[in-house]
Amino acid sequence: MVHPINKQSLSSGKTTHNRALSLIFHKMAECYRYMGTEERFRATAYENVSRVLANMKEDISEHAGSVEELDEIGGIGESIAEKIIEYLQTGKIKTFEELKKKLPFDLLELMDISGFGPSTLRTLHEKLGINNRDDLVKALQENKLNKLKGFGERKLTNMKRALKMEKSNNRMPLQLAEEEGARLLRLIKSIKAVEKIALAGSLRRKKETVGDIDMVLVAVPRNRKRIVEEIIRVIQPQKILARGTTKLSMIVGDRETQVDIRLVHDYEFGSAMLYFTGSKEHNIRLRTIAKERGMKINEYGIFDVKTGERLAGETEEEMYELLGLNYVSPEKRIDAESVETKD
DNA sequence: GGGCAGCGCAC
DNA sequence: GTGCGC
DNA sequence: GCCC
Repeated sequence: MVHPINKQSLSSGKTTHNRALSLIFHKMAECYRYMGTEERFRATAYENVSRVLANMKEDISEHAGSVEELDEIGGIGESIAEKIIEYLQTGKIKTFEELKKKLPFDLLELMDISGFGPSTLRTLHEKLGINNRDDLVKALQENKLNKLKGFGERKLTNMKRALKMEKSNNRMPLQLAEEEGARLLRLIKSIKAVEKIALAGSLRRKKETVGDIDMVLVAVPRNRKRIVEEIIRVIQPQKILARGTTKLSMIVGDRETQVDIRLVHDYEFGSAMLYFTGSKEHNIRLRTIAKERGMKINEYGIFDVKTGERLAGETEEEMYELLGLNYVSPEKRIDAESVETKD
C-alpha cells in the first residue's frame, strides 16, 4: 500500500525542540492541575502552549531570538518565553525540575488516561499511598479501591479498561476510521426513529489519525431512550462508558474504539456539528469572536448575550454567516488562524 | 485586573 | 454537589 | 499562566 506523505514526518528533523518542549509543558500542566483548582488556569495556559508547539511547523528556535519575539506567538507570554529560552540554552527548565521534586511525579502520567483527573489521583495518593502506575494496577487487583468514596463499580471498570488500553496507542489511521465510521452509520441509520446522523470530530476533519469516532444524531426527545437502546442492540459495544438521553459513549469492536454519540434536536444540528467537529482551537476562536459581537456560541446554537434570544444553529453555514465569517470546511478547521473575517 | 465554557453523566 | 470528559 |  502506498502511504501519503506525512507533513509531520517531513519536518520532524527540524522540530525536535518543539516536541521536547511540548512534552515538558504538558507535564507542567499536569503538575499544576494536580496542585488544585486555584492553579487550573495556569495549567490550561501550559497545556495551550504545549499544543501550539506540537502544531508548529517550524522549529521554535527560529523564533527564540528574544523573549519579545516569542511573545508574539499566540499562547506564549513573557514567563513561558523565558522558559523556552532557558531550555534552549541549558536543556532544562528549573521550575519544572522543582515541580518534579515536590510532587508524586510518576503518578501524574496517569492523568493522560481517561477517567483519571487530579482529584482522583490525589485521593489515590493520599488514602492508599499510590505513587505510580504499578502501584495502582496492584491496588486494583487487590480490590483496595472499592472502599473509597466516589469509586463506584462503573468507574472502576472504566479505569481498568483505560489502564489496559493506554499502553497501545489507540489512534487509528484515517482510512480505517472512515471504514468503521461508515459501518456504524449504516447500522444506526437502520433505526427507524433516527431522523439524521452524521460523523463529526477529527474523522470529519479528516485528520491523519483519529482517536475516537464522534457522531451527531437528530431525534425528538420522546424517541431518544428507545434509540439509545436500539443503538446498543445493533452495535453491541464491548463497554458502555456513559448512557443518557442526550449522550451515549461506548467502546466498540476489536480495536476498542471509543464512539461518542450526541442526540440533538433538528434545529440544533448545525451548532452540534460545528461544536463536535472542532478542532478545539477553532471552537475557542469562534467563541471569542461571538463574544466580541455580543453573542454566545455553544452546541445548542448562537445566542444574543443580552436578550438570550437564539439567533441561529440549524446549519453551520448560517452560523459562520451570522458571525461575519467565511465558511470553513471541516478539513480546514485546524487552528485559530483558520477562522477568517469576511471583508 | 478580570475572564478563562459550561453541560451531561457517574457518583 | 463534585469530578470528569468533552 | 495568557489575553484583552
